[in-house]
Amino acid sequence: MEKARKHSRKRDAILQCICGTTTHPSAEWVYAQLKSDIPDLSLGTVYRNIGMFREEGKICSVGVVNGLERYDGNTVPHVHFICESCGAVLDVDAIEVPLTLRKAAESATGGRVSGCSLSFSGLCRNCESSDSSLHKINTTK
Amino acid sequence: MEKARKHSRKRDAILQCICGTTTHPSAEWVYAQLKSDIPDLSLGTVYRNIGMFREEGKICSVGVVNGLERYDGNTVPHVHFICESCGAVLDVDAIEVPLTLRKAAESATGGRVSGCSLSFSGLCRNCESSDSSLHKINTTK
DNA sequence: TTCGTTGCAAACATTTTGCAGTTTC
DNA sequence: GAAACTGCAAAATGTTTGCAACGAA
Repeated sequence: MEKARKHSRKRDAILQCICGTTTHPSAEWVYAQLKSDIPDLSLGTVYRNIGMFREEGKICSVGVVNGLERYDGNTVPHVHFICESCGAVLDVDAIEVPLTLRKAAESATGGRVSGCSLSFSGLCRNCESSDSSLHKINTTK
Repeated sequence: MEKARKHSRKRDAILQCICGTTTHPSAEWVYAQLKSDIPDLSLGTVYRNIGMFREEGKICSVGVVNGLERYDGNTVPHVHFICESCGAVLDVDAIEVPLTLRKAAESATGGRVSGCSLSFSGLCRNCESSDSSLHKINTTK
């Protein structure tokens, strides 16, 4: 039996924060972003609500970048580019994973494919054009 | 100045363990695997050596699955299938990411692409053929 | 004998969770 | 008023690190 869900302002704000950006934020980023507007927000609440959104399919995970899980309010499958230097996650909307590949994967493994993720890694425009060693901004971990 | 590297039996064993399997193991798995043969092995050593292998390009990461980083002794880029139920990571050698996609990603982002990772998710053959709810083996986390 | 390697345990960073108080319905 | 939601802090988890002992060159 599922739990009834009540409305919550903080939940709304968290979802809006994730869906209103293309930065593919981490929980910490969302928290920092909202903290000024909602001073009594706690990080645990951000994590709890992110968990709900994921179960409900409202957001999805882009994976772990530099030790931080990154989320995406755009649940339509699409390709990403991850900068190895600054940790930025960019959308690459121009590309799609060919359906034939998915079919081929199913027949090759004998399993059922329900999703796929294609991501390129390298240096983003900003990091490439500058001395890469000076721009390890989000590499912190 | 780089550090001179000395020979080490434990290091050999760890690398062999990773390269001698297609399970795409986690550090913990490697540790458990070797512990019976090398009783005085410690988990920290496994992590330390995995770090070295990565720097040297001898192994690479497949990503984080259920909170555990998984490694691959096969550094030739290839496609993976990740079972959402049991956490198994399988190779899908039949498929390759078309070179055209990489080029397209570079021109779309303006950055430099140095690697790419394509992975499908879903239910592997074993988990699909049985009641999936009874087979959440590695979902532990 | 030198210096890299290791075990051990403590430290870390991220995420989860228990509980008491608060908000929503 | 019942049940979900939240802050807080503690716990859990996976990984890293400092240090003294150990092992390879």
